[in-house]
Amino acid sequence: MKDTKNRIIDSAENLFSQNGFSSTSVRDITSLANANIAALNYHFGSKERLISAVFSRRIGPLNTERLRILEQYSNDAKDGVPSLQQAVTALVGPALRLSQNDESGGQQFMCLMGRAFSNPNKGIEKDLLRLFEPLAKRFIPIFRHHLSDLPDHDFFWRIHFMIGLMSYTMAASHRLSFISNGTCSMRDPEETIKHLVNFVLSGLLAPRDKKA
Amino acid sequence: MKDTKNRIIDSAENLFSQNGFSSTSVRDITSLANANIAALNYHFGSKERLISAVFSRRIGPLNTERLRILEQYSNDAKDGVPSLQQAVTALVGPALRLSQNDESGGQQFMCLMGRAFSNPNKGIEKDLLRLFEPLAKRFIPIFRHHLSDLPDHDFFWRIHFMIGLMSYTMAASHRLSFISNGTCSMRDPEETIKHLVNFVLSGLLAPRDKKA
DNA sequence: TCCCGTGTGAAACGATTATTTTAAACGAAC
DNA sequence: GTTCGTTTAAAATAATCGTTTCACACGGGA
Repeated sequence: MKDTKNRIIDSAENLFSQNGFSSTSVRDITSLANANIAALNYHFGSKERLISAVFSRRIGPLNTERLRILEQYSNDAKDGVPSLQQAVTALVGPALRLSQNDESGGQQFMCLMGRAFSNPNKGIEKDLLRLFEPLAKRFIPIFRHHLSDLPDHDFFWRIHFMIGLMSYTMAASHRLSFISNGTCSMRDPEETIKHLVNFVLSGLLAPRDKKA
Repeated sequence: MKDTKNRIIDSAENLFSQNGFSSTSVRDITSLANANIAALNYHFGSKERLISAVFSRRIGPLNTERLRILEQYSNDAKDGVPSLQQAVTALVGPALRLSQNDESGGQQFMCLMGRAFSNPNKGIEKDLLRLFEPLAKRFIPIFRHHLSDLPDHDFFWRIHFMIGLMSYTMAASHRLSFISNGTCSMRDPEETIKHLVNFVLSGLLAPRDKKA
């Protein structure tokens, strides 16, 4: 059996993704983890720092995976610059593939992270932004390179939309099967990636001001 | 001074959008509204029904406005069918224009509604889906008509992305100005609509399977 | 004046919250 | 065997949660 600390993080990740942060009590977490309440505060100090621990356990590896894929594309390219499609894929792919890696609740975490992006939870937001800074430093210039004819203004709007679509897709996986009456689902991550990249790519490359 | 009932809804809308549902207590709400705790339970019965009241106060008028604009486009079109761009505009426009209608906290509600789409709050979700049903009945066929060469599978994915992008844009208005270092903001709703419609339209009309 | 329904105020209800305290179990080092 | 740091268990703490209760103010109709 895994040690108490990891069991608590697993349970927290699970419950947070289902009910949100403030709706899940530390008692819920510890009882699901078959642990004691004191163990939670012993290992993490407080509920808030447990939340941080849930995020930082996965975001680190996730972002290094993103950068790894991007570097691989860079090396394969003859000018050393990945294509726009490759950059988008390197960004959204690893996040969405978390859902199939569900031996350890990757699906839950994906939901949770997507939700955290549209839920400004004061405390969480700073953690997230700090963790994503190195990612932005590497990705943004590549996007800018491929969209060099776009004014700053339009460029940032489209980046914003790309991030938003990625996070919504992660958070609301269940709604797809609802609006499609079960026709579509996010069972296969590679298919999700294909559709998402295709949509985002067209949005990024949209002609400017397609007049009404 | 407005009556107590509306002051409570206003305060609830305000606090819910800032801190979420479970993090705001009925005491927070009533104290901001300069009302008594008993008044809240007297007028609404429970916290949960207050939440419903917050939503239903605005969603009804919002959706009729969407349908009104769509009908207007239909009448102007010579074949009676609005263009794809017009349909998207009728869908996202009224929602984003709520933010400028801030004599009564439309901005807050926009955030709240966007958030509710990625937060599966069990109770809320049923309310929302029921309120959006007539909207779907009218809009979906129009989208289908303009994307008739798309397989069902791809069609629903793209509709899903459109809804997601709309809700994220509503929920995360503050993040745009962050990632753009203040270059962009959602101060002007018409500009937001322009960029969003442009992005979504390209995504919907994307060529299929742009091979890697 | 009396009555009644509407609405508000203050206080209390029981349940649940995060956190702390105190004690005990455990394995390793000496 | 004893002492140590590490981890867990049970119970207590103080605060806060949503909801209810009861008394009272107010205004209109009889």
